[in-house]
Amino acid sequence: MKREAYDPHAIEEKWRDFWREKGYFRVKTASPRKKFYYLNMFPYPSGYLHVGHGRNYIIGDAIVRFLIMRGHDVLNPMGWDAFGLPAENAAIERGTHPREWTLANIAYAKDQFRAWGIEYDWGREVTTCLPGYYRWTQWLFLKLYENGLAYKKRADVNYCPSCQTVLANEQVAGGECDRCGTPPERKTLDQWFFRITAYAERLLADLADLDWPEHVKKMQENWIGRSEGATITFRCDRDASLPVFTTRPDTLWGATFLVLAPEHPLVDVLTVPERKADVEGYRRQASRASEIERLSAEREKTGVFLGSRAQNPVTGEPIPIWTSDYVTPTYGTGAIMGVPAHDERDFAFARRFGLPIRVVIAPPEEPLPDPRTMAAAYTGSGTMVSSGLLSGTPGSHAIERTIGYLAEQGIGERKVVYRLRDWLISRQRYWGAPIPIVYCDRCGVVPVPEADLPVLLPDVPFVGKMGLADVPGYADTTCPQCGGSAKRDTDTMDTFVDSSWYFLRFVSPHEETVPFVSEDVNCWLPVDLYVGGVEHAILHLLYARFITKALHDLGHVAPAEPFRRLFAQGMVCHTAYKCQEHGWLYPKEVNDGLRCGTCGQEVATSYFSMSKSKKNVVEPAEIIARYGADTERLYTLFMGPPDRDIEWSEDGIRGVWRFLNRVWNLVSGEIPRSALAQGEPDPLQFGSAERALWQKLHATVEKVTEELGDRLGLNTAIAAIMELVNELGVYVNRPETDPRLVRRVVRDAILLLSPFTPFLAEELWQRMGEKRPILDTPWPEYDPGAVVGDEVEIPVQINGKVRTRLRVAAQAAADPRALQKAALASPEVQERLRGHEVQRVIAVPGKLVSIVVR
RNA sequence: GCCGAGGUGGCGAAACUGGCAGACGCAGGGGACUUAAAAUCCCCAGAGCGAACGCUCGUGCGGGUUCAAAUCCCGCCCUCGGCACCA
Repeated sequence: MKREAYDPHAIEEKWRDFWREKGYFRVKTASPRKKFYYLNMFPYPSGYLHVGHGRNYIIGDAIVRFLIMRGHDVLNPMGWDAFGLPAENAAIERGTHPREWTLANIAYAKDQFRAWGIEYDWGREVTTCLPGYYRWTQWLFLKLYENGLAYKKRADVNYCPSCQTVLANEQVAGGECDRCGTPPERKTLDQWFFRITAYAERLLADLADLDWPEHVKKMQENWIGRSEGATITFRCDRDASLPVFTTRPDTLWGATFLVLAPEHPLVDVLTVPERKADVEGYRRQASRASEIERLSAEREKTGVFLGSRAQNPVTGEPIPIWTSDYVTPTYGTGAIMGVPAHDERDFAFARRFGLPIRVVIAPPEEPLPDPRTMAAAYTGSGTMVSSGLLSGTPGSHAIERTIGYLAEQGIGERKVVYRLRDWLISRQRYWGAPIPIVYCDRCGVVPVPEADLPVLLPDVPFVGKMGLADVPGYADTTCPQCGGSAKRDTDTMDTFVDSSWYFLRFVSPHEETVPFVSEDVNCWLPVDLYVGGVEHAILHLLYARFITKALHDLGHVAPAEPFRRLFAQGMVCHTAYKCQEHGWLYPKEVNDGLRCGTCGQEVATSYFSMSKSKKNVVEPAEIIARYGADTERLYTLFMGPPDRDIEWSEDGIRGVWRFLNRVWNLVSGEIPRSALAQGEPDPLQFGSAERALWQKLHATVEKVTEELGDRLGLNTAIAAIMELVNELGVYVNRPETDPRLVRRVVRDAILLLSPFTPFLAEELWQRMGEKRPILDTPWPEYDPGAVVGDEVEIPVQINGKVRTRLRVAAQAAADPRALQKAALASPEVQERLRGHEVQRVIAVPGKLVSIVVR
């Protein structure tokens, strides 16, 4: 009989709309009993999604299909992070409007999801650039403003000259704009900030209870950067007093100078007239220096003496006050005490300018190091010396005792400082949510009343790099308080504000009077599993946590954390080619995989995560055309653990294609036979082959259930299914088979496969004669007793080496004494033991026997 | 410099709690089918020695604990990621 070949295209087209029409992915109840909020980080709609993007959503779709079959009420929404610079840049390039470009991309991406067989509760779709969404982003701004968590201040900020906008601290990576790589300039501007620093301690402390990857937690920890120490106040000339922050108050006796950041407000006060010219010159120079130059630790220290002095509060000694750009204006108090003997940077500064170096911490019973030749001694475990009353205090108590002493004397106090800065959210660009603030000459800063939201983004032709300040008439308005003429704020909000609360909107996306219904949020949140790229470890995930905490404090949501479990999936990498002369090349522009098609030069080959700029993306449409969506899905999940980066390979995908063909042929071949089978298999009638297959079935169900439900080792889940299919393939070729067993194994194998390859599974399921679609069918159960089987293989080690294996009844294997007896009685073991004295026997139930002999 | 993740066959990887290292797959070799090729099916496959039953070595390197170590401890090396003149 000629068998129908596996034809993914016909099958996939047949089922594509079926799941949506049946509504399997819609939330069916207002009061879920077994709720599961599954969330993928929503995409930025920038052109098409490539197979690397696909990985994120394929992982999610597999998990969600599994959860549905397990009877969970799953909230599984999708939306679009649709404001921001990339859309503007693309619109400029194409001479279109960011909105047109964005909406077209969204439509295309939705088709891609459909082609992949990835389904969502599309009735909850959220698009951040539409007024129905961003009015509530504006509402969020107003709530923060009302409660002192949004404020405007004149500050030195990072300004990207290429993007023509300011950037948040988090968006300057390694001294470069993280969008375009241009080093930002420092500008002093009036800008809006969110007071995330008020949450520094809680953002840090609450990490402990989150089920997140350790490295992501550490990244946030580093970013928040908590330091414990003390502020110490120095009395200075001209009646000034100057607080400094230090983590090493115990070294105060060794402080021989003070340094202020050039931007410090007291620099003017403390500069004597005859030093004024020098100091002014230095400050100008420092303000011009780029962030990169200033941050470079290798650069030689620079600075100037202000001319005035302070008094060391414990030694009474007058010490000089300097300014230097190695002191950061926004950290601590923007001023430090210089302790050259015990701080590397202060040491370098002291050497450069000939300032005294005084050792005040030393190892007990050893001569003090020579201050002229030492490099700063970092002796946290030394003993305090030359420190007045506290001399002799051991290092272990030095900081504590010094802080106590300083507090007593009224000189200083304990202090915790954070590296985290407030979040700068103003952007001087068009494509964002307008800041809902009005400036009135009479009333000052006036928030737009909630009832007047949204402040609409003006619908004007997009003419390239522009902000709302460039839109004629936009700023002109009337004051909501006095009705007089007033001006609107012409900045828009950082797109990370849009994405800092979207997971709340998904719960009640259509509400027109509130951003979300609190009871519903409290019912669905926190997100049970949040899956996305690790590139958001700091920015998005920190902002979203902050906003959730703020809304919690303001009484809008009950949970204080948005994402209970986070899973950071790895990137998909692919070969990229670069010609010295012609830059990045598409694979088809490279001859024989090594020469540039244009100039013939040898090209550099390397692996990078897929990106359009490196011309190494693989389009799902190509893969689906060749193999179908199921093959792409299965390959994406099979090629490695989901949290690790993987290399896309054309060869690898063929292996998966072969496997699906085997499944198709095997199942199709068994359909006529198994159709005759009535009822469930009866283990009492099994022979040994049946028992082995039965055990394999149960072990596989257990394994796949565990991986999909908890461990997320989807690659090994698939490997387990392959093993089961392989064993089934061997079994069905036996002369005698149990049709009821075959039917059961085929049935369960299809169900196990269905989260990974939903099209093929649904089709085979129907051909098996099953009437209920898969998503209405419960996930297969396994019997823990059957997983063990009735006979196990037990390796026997002699002096640590495996010498033989025994087949032992499961019952005997579970009992250490019986197991030991069986091992010692075995002829192979007896043979090995001849002439040796048995010293010890260790029998591990169900695992192995280890015999030690002499 | 500080913090984190990782290093296992030719390749992607597996080994979950210290218990048979290399499951599953790719690439490779051999065979069957075929006029031939593709596809498919069967067999082999960590390295070394051996005709063979087998034996020895083997999870980045060096030590250690243990009957037993990829897994635990100590000391290093390398790769990737985060932070970094943050006092």
